[in-house]
Amino acid sequence: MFATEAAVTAPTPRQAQACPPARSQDADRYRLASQKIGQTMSMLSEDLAPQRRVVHAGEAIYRVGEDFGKLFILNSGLFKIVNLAADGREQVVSLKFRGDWLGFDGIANGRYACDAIAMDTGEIWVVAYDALLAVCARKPALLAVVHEAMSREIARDRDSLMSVCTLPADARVADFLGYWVDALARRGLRTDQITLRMTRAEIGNYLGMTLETVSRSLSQLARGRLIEFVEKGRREIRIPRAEALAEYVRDSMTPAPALLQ
Amino acid sequence: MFATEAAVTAPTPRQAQACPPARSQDADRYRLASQKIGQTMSMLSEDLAPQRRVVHAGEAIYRVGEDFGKLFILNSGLFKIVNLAADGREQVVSLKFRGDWLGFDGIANGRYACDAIAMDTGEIWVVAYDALLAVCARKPALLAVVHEAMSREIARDRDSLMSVCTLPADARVADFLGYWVDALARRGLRTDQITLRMTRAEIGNYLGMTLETVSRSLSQLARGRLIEFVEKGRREIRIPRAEALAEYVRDSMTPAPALLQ
DNA sequence: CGTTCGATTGAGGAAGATCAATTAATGTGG
DNA sequence: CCACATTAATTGATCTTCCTCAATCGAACG
Repeated sequence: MFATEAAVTAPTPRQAQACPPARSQDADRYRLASQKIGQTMSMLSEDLAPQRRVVHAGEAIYRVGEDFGKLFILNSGLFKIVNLAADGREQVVSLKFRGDWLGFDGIANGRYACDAIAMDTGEIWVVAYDALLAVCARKPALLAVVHEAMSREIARDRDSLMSVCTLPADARVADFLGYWVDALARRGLRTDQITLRMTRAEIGNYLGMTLETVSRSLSQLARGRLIEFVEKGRREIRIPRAEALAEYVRDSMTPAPALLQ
Repeated sequence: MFATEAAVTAPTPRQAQACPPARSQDADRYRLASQKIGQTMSMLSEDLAPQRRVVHAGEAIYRVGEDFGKLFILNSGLFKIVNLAADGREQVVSLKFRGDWLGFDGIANGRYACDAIAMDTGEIWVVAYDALLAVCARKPALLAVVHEAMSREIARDRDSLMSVCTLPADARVADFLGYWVDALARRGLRTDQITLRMTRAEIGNYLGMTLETVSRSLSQLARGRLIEFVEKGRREIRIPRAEALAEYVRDSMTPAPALLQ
C-alpha cells in the first residue's frame, strides 16, 4: 500500500487496526509533519546555502548516465523519477514533493540511474555531494536529515511495489490518490481538492496499467462518490473523504488473499 | 528491468547497445565487484568489530514496528524483506545477498517498516546505528560505504518496480533469474547453476503473479532451453547462457513476442 | 507407508489490454 | 475571435493474459 507510514507507528503493528484513528489525531500528525518539513528546509537553507534554481515543466535536472556529483532538494513543484531500460522501456518509479531529495540513486555507481523531470514550475536547491558531506561532518543533525530522506525513499519505493503487486486496478488508483492526498497533507496543503499534474498515461505508467484503465477506474470511483471531477478539465479532483479511499482499498481485499507460508 | 547497473555504465546511456559486451569484459566487471565486496566486508569487520550472529531459515532479525536501533550486514545466506499492510497483505519487496545491508528502512520513523527473514542458514553482522555513525565521523570511507549501500538499494527497488510494471509474466521470471545470476556473479559465485531458495509462491509474490504462473513460466523457459531443471527437486536450475535470459526479456518487448511456444 | 507440502498441468473465467470511435480541452494561425 | 489542428480523456467492443479452481504427481518426513 502506498501510505503505510501511519501503520508503522501503530501500537499493534502485526494486527490490522479495527477502526481508523480519530480525525483530530490525523490533523495533529499532519501538522507536526508539515512543521518538521518547514524546519528542515530552513536548516538546509542556513547550513548549506544551496544554489537555488527555478525549473519548468518538462525540464530534467539530471538524466540517466550523467556523472553524479550533486543532490537536489525540492522546495516547490513536483517531479517524476523515470527509469529507463536499455530496450527503451520507460517507467515512472517515483514522485517527488516539497522537501524530498533527488539524486541519491547516483551515489552507488557515480552516475545517475534515472531521469528526474519537473512536472511543474518549481524551485530546487542544488548541493554538491562533497560539500554536503563536509558540512555533515561538523553537523550531525544534517547527516541525520540526509539518512532519514534516504530511508524514507526506500520505504516508499517498497510501498509502491506492494501496491502494484497486490491491488486490482481500481484499488490501485484509489491508493494512488490516497498517497497523493497524504503527501499534500504532510506538507500542510489543502487535500479536499487536488490537481493531478499528470496525464492518464503517466498515472497508468506509474501504476502499471493502461491509460484506459486509469480512466475507467477514475470514472468508477466518481460513480461511487469517492471522488468528484471539478469543472472542466478532468485533472482537478475533489475528494470529500480521504479516509474513504483507504477504506476502498481495504474492501477490495475482502476475500482474504493467500498469505505467504 | 532488474539488472540495469551495467546499462548505467554504458558509454551511450540513452541508446540501446547494439550488441552485448564481450564475455571477458563481463568477467572482469564481476571479478572487480566480487573483490570490492570482499574488501568492504574486511573493512567493516575491522572498523566496526560487529557482533556476529548465525541465523536459520525462517528466523526474523527484525519485524515491522520494532524500535529501530541496529543495522545488519549480511555475510552469508539469503534474506527476504517482507512488507506488511494493515489489512494483512504480505509482499516480498526485496532479496538480500552477501554484502547487502538490512534495516535502513527503520531510520526514517524510528521503527522498522518491514520484516527481514532468513531463507537459509547464514551469518549477519549486527551494528548499532549510533555506534556506526560515531565510527563514520572518524572514517569517511565507512560513511561512503553506507551511502553506497543505501543508494544501491534505492536503485534496485526501482528496477523491481519497473520489471513488475512493464514485463509480461514469462519475461518477468526470466528477468528475475537474470537478476539472481547477476547477484551471484557479483559475489564470485558460480552462475551456471543456481538454487532458488524460494517456493514458487514466494517467487510469485515477489514478482506480482500467482505460483501457477511462475511454474508455467519456468516450464516455458525450460522448453525454450533457456533453463534446465537439475535432477529431482525443481529448485535447482541450470542456466546454460545467462545472456540468453536478458535477450529473452528484450525480445518480449519487440513487436513480435512469439519467439518460442 | 501414509501424510504433507510443493510443483505441475489443465479447464474455465475474469480482469485488464488492445483496438477503435467519440468527445472534450488546448493551442495556433488567420 | 473563430475555424482548425492537436492532444487528452472517455467509453465501448473484443481479445489476451493471467487468475482461479481443481486434479495429479513427486519429494520429503515422521
